[in-house]
Amino acid sequence: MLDKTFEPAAVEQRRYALWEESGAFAADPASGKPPYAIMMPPPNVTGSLHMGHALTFTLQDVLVRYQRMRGRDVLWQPGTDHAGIATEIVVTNQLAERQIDKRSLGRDKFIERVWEWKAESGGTITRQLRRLGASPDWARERFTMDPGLAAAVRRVFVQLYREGLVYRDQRLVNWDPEMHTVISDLEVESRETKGFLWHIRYPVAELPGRFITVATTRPETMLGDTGVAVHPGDPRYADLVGKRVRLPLVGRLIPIIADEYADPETGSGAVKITPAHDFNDFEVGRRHHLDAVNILDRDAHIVIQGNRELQTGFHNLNRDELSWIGSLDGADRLVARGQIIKRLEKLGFLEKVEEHTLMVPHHDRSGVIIEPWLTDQWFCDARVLAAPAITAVEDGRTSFVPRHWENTFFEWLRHIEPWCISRQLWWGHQIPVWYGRQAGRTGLDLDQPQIFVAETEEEAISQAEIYYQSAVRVLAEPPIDTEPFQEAIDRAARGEIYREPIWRDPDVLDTWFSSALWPFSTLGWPEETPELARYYPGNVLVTGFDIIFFWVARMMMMGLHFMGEVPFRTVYIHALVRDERGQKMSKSRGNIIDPLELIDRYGCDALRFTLAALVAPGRDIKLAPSRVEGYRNFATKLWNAARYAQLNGCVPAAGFSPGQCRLTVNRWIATALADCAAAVTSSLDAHRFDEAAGQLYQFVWGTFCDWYIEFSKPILQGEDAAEHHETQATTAWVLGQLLRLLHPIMPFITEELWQYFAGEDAGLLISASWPELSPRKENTLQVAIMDWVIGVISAIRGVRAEMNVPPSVRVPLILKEVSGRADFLEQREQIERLARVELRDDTIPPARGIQLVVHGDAFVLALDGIVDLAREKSRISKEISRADRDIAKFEANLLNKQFRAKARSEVVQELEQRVEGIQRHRDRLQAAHDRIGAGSGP
RNA sequence: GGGCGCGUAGCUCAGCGGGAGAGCACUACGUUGACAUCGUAGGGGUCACUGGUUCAAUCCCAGUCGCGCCCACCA
Repeated sequence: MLDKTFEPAAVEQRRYALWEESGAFAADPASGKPPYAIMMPPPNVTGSLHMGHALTFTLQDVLVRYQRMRGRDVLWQPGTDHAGIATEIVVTNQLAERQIDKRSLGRDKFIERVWEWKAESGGTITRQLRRLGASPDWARERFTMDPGLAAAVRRVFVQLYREGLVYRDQRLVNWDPEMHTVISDLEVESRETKGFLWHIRYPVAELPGRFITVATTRPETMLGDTGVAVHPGDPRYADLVGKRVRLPLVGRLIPIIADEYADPETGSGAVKITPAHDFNDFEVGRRHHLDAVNILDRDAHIVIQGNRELQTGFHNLNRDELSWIGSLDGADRLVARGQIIKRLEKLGFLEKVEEHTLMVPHHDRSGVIIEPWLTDQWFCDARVLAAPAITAVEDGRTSFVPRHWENTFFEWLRHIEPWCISRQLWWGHQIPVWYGRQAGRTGLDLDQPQIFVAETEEEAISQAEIYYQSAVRVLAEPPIDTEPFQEAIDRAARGEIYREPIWRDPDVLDTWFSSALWPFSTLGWPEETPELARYYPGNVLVTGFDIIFFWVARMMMMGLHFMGEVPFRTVYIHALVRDERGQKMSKSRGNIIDPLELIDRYGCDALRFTLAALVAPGRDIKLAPSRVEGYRNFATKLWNAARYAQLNGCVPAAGFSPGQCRLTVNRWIATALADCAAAVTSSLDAHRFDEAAGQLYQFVWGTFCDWYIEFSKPILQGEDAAEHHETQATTAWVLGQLLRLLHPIMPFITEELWQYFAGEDAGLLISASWPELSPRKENTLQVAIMDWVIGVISAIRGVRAEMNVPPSVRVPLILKEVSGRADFLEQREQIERLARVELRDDTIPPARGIQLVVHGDAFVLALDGIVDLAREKSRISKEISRADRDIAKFEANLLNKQFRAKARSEVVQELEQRVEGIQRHRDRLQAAHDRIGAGSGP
């Protein structure tokens, strides 16, 4: 017997365990069923479940459960991501809380700590996924740092290097001066900041007394200026091009150049060029062969001492100037900024200061202000890899849902910049590159070392041994202090040792480098496994738009390059989950809704149904907890409907088919269910989760509970045994079908109820088959009758309420006229019961009550004095005659031979369609008119 | 500066060329043997604005205003 109320917590735990034990989640490559694969976007291994996860994994689970029921061999590939920077920050902060400094701890010890933290917290997210009801193939769970996946990463790196698509380059990069690492363009977040625009006068060296004014928001970068640019067509400065400026404070003479980059409209029209600390200036510098003077160290502190490039103008400085600039050495760039401004002002070089809001680049994870900095890094030639990815989406091998995201995808890929893939971190895939001294050089050149790229250390050693024609040893650390290294070389030269030292690149790869391989690395690549052959490419990727660039684009690039085929056919992009008021959820706003709390409060099914119902394409979800409560009530409703069925002995009958039913209500509900099933199926096929949820909600509550159950009551309590049995069986059958249709969205409650309504289809619901019901055309009469009955009952209820007739009063319903469709009145008892009326025909005089006039399949209710139908009727008449005029006009056109001869066929076709449209409209009007016509005389 | 999306009931949102809808909230009535986490009925909208296309526009097109997001840039 079912409990009086549904208790989600107990049911969820019990049911999930049963599913997992049953093996229902497992993919079965040998099954012979058509495969269906979804790669789970791997959550951060040390993370915990948030609303975004709840949404994305619910949708994936809906698809996966649906496809399993449709007989596919489903692989939902689970796993977690090592999330390099995010995890490194977490562990570093944990250590800091215990007064342990990451750097003094050392690399090996630190990595050990991260693994410990992973062991400790790594199960959290997967446990929480289980609470959400997610059903991936847990036996195949992967982690991006598993040995197999690490090997795939090295293989990809080495191959791309050999193809010239991965290379080392000196470029300006985004540098985080606190974490001491480079980050990619995508990890930079511009934040609006209030600042100042300082206008500085630079004296022209050749023309004493003449100045050129430049403006800057970062005045400290002037130490690295190596030019001033003006627009070639700017008449104000035409005579200055080719002259030089004597850089204040620094003494360096730098050229005034003409470059289109300088915008005459902006500021003074002259712009200082700092190639080592600004991305645009870097390009300008390259075009004009300007030096790049680096003024910052890795802490973003000013470097004066020993900075040869910077000191090139120092011979122009007097002692006072020299000592002042020397005092800047080691200052943080923001501190130096203030000092430089003060100094410029004092010396009269500061023309003016304006308040100015500007976008300042920050590291999206650490929040630190990013400095453009010149270093050697590893890059991936994304431009080459992007081309096939663009083509694949253009020709539809992969398509996005909703479609418009393809524009975003194209836009980014078409303007893609080299992808900086090295990171100065410890947690991640260490780059498989070893360095050594260049042959023929006696000393060490750290800037231009010999490079050995190999998948393993043994391979790297053997490459190096061939190169040096000597034994090689691997240093534990890169030679930061060059002396021991030099000594080793000297000793080798003296013949005392016979080993060339090499050392491994200490950097790790961008986390997204390994994520990009996820669709094939998890399936065993580079081995040619059966799984790889079967489940690549996957059917659909479900993810948020925020990682189209980070992840989707890169999977496309890598998948096409290494597998020769797209990684997935469809990319389903869903929006963000925001709070009730549309604000992004964040800790600082304090508006985070915890999905687990909602599950505790309302049950997992309610949360899942809510998310599915709200995920309208192309729109963010604003999640109001009241909505979850509403769908919790829906679960309760379903539960109570099932209880009703059970209390009335509705059990599945062997061999039952709704086609055998004799009662109109039973045939009607079977047809309505079939229509619902067809609609839900096509919605899910189109990834319209909101429609599927809406159709089910409407059917369960609005059709099955509100009407069918009410209709069934007198039958189930009646005397006729055959009708009784038929209705019991139908009720159980409908519930059985409904549970299947609801299962992908509400797996727990449906599984719990399934045991009572499974019929011959015993076993777990998760393994049951999807209802394949074609909408029945043959029950049109039954459907028409019941629609009519429902309409009559609703209308009577409306009149009663309007007239304030108490529910307890049985009102006489006077049958005024019945023409055409007496068969509709077979349901007269249902009408009497549900509308609380007593049906009498007009031979019994002269009762006052509600009059029911039946005319064809239309009806009308009339009550003395309350319905003024005449006016409505004439309004509709006018509209009908207007439609008639239109139709006549178009049809005349169509019949006109000359018109046909002149107009092209599509014009004719369009006109015909138009006529058809108006005709339909007219028919509707006519029906309404007839309804009124039948009852015009109350 | 480039691009995308959105303005429909008090709130959250569907709909998208011919009837303006759902859930929540609100009002009235109601405990009839599944369900008060409920039932029945009801109020509430110039579908942002202005033009255009059309026999017909909330829906298509153009523009305006407002909101949000992404990319680039701001010397």
